[in-house]
Amino acid sequence: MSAESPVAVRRPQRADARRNFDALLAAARESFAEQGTDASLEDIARRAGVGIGTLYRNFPTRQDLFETVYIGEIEQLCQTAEDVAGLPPWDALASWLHRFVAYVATKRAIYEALNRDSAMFRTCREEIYRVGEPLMARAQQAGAVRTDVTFDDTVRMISGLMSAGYRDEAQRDRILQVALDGLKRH
Amino acid sequence: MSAESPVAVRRPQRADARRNFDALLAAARESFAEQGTDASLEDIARRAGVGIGTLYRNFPTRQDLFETVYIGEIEQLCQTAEDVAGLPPWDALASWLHRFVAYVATKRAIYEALNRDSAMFRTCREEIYRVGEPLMARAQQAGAVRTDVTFDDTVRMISGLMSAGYRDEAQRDRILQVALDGLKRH
DNA sequence: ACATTAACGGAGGGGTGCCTCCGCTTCAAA
DNA sequence: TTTGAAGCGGAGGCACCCCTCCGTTAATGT
Repeated sequence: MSAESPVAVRRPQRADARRNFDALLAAARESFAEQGTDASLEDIARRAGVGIGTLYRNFPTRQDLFETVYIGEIEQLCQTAEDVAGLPPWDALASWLHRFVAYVATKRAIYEALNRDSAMFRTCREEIYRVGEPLMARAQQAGAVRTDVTFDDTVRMISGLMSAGYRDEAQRDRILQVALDGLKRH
Repeated sequence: MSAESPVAVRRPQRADARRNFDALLAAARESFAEQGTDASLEDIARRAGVGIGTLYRNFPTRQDLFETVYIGEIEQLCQTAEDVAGLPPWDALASWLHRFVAYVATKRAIYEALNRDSAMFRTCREEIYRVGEPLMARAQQAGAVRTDVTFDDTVRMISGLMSAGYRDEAQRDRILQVALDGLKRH
């Protein structure tokens, strides 16, 4: 991800400060995952074992903190696209979408991010599209996927599916399977 | 819906009190639709043009208020099942699901209700299943719908799809179409 | 070892929401 | 009209969260 956030959030120089920075990031990652974008900042500081002041020094706004966490998550997600590069067109797409689901299912905040409007969210969405869209295009050109849906349709469909609650993993997979079958060209 | 909520929430006797009761219900309906289950009760009272005390007198807990609104909404939704009774198996199911989507898409709270756990939510879910499940069973028996998915799978899939954001109605319909195609027996 | 200064953290002010309580208002039965 | 009581509504106590400020602490370079 090459985009820089407008406010420079940088890892501090001093060792203790770096520890706190990392602890905050880890705590924020957990909190955002569990409670979504609205997680309490004071709670995050508590979890990290630092004062609220330290949180604000490192991340002046909620957005700064969220972006720093979020960019890392997205980078990780996008890298999984490389893993499927060698597969046949349909398998590559399906496999990446499966990972997408498994990965995002536990992170409410990411789901929200896909549907929210802001400069950074847009950037990250673009990043996901940059790695995902070629997979879809390839599958469509190979005649494996219907051509009356866009990649955007697919992502929204999947992200919607992810946000629902499931009885268990098996059900989630079953539903995803149905959706993917719908995507196929018949 | 025959289930009674545990706490008796009753429309008051006095004319002015009845006016307030109805205003509260209308305000709550709007607020829950717009903001979900967490809508501010003080805001609801404000919208209704009554004091917060009046809200609490009529609905001692948030749950009481929400249930009263919600039961009405669900009843309305379930009635649409009658409208499709005469259609062929697949059309009946697809058509009901379409209505389900259109109806619930604007009501965040209902979506949440489908995935939350509580006595009343369970009751309402059962009610939806009571009218929806036969539609699905009929379509499956007619060989129109794959038999490796349950009605529960379908509802969760659809409710997930609904919760996502869409560029426009056309996209929503396109995605729903894909999901329904996946449901079909091929 | 020491001085410098980055970094800490939490008290506190402002805001919002939840819910209770009780003095005042207004309905409606007599 | 009178009057008892049902109903009203908002002040106020509590809890939580946001964010700032500044006196204190401790890491680092010499």
